Amino acid sequence: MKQVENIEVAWIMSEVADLLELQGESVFKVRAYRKAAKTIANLTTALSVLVSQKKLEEIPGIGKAIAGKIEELIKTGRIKYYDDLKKSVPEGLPEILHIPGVGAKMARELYNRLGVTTVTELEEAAKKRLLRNLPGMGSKTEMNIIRGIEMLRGGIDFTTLGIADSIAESFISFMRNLPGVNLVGAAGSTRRMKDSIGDIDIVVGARAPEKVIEMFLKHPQVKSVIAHGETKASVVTFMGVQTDLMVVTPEQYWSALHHFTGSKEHNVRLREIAHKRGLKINEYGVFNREDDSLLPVNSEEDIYNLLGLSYIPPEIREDLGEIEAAETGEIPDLIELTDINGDLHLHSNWSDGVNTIDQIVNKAREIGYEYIAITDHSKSLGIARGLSIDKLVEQGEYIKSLNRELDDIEVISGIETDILANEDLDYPDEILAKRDVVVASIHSGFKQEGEKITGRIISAMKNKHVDIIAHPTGRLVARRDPYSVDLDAVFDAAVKYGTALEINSSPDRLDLSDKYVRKAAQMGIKICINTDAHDIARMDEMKYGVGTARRGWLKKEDVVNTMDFKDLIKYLKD
DNA sequence: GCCGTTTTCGGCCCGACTGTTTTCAGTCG
Repeated sequence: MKQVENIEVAWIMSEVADLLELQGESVFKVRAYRKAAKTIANLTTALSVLVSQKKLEEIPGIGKAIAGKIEELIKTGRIKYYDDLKKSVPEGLPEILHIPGVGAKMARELYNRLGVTTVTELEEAAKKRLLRNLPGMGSKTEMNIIRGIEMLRGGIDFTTLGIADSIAESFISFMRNLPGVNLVGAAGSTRRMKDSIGDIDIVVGARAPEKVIEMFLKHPQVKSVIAHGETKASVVTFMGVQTDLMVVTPEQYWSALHHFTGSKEHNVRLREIAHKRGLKINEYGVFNREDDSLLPVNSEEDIYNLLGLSYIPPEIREDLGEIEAAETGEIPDLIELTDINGDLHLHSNWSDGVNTIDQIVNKAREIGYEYIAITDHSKSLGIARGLSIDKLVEQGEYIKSLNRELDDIEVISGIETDILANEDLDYPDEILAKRDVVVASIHSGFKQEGEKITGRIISAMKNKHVDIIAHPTGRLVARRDPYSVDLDAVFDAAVKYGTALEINSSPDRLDLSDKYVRKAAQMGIKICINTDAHDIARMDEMKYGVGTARRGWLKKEDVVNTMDFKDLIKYLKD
């Protein structure tokens, strides 16, 4: 049986969906494949295990046909249906679907009428103003497509932190089990918790580098090898992410880890400081300039101390003031994942979440939370089965009864209310008043003018029941720009009305992003780090939100959900 | 293609927004 990663299967299923859509297949069939892709990506058990246990069809959304194809893939390494499908559609066409604003219908029309088969050809056609002659398209369509392509290009070399982290983790756990390998870790922007990652860096400390590299190249994620030498190797994974491995001796490990963690700008500054002190610093250690003798380094902290600096956590190594702060011992005590006492933005199966409130409670208990808030979608968001007022009241009663039974965890009744296109919230005040936490956010009218969309958010902040603005800019990492919101105005309003702003921890969002987090905190705005999980597995994504908070120099005191329950309730009431 | 039965085929969360039209199709979430 071939070793196939779940994520790879998910990717194929989503590709099948694209291809079917381009062929004009039933939207329901397309949706079935999309759903399967998503389900598979979120599975916590390897598909090969489920195949051998004959349990594939027990997974919701996977029936006879898709299960058969997965089984075929795992047993033979390929899917004939998928191969045939690929042959029947021009190769570059699925890529066109990734341009924001271009769907299957438009892609087919562009292909049939203009012979467009790639993103580049589409861009040329749009620039030649050929699109405006097609039915249903005009000059604005051309402009949007050109802009969409630019965005696609901008983000095409990057993957999200979530994907990078899971690929890195799969390499790391694999390498850690190799004989003679004790020290192994992710470096680079993954370790710095950047929201988008160019390539993955792995550092290993071991005596026999050639063995380590040989095994690395055999990892099931490896699709092709770019280069490999005696101590370094570069590969491309099936997800299309370049991954670089560096192997050094165990003694050199901390220096190498530090060096490859970067950022480049940060390292340049450190080398300057080292030079002034008569030292030299590189990936193999810290040396005396005079006689090249090696100074003792048994941790990253040692490196900084040798340079007369206090330790700088990886997340803020960007040469954005951290070196000056370390010189004077003013590096802030950054928030830790363990400081988080609860998650205030969670979806249950009352709206579009996967799990029951009871399952969410169990997961929260497992994590060690003191409290959680259930914040399902509000009534206007039909797609997400938003709650009617009656349903909301009913859920409130259920949460009350649940709290009477629970003695180790508090369930807070919340709501994620839509901020409608006309600035209204989705429920009258007397309904919002009954919820202990109100999260407000925008799910429609993304393309409105800046003034309008900013006005909507500020108008929501003015409502005394609104506690938190969720995903304040609406951006999707490397996929969708923020809506034209004036964040300065929003920050001013947050100060004025005492509204907290969210760091949405989903690696697809990380919204607010690091630099705005830092700015908001400097203004004294409270930040709330939530997962917005629609599935209990994704409640573990809190680490990415905390990483973003750390990149924004946040301390425990800056964050709402580090409070204990009593303080939190008091805060929410005020 | 999946699901749930009303057991063998019909339904599949649907409303808002945009850009094109002049009443709507396509896209998005």
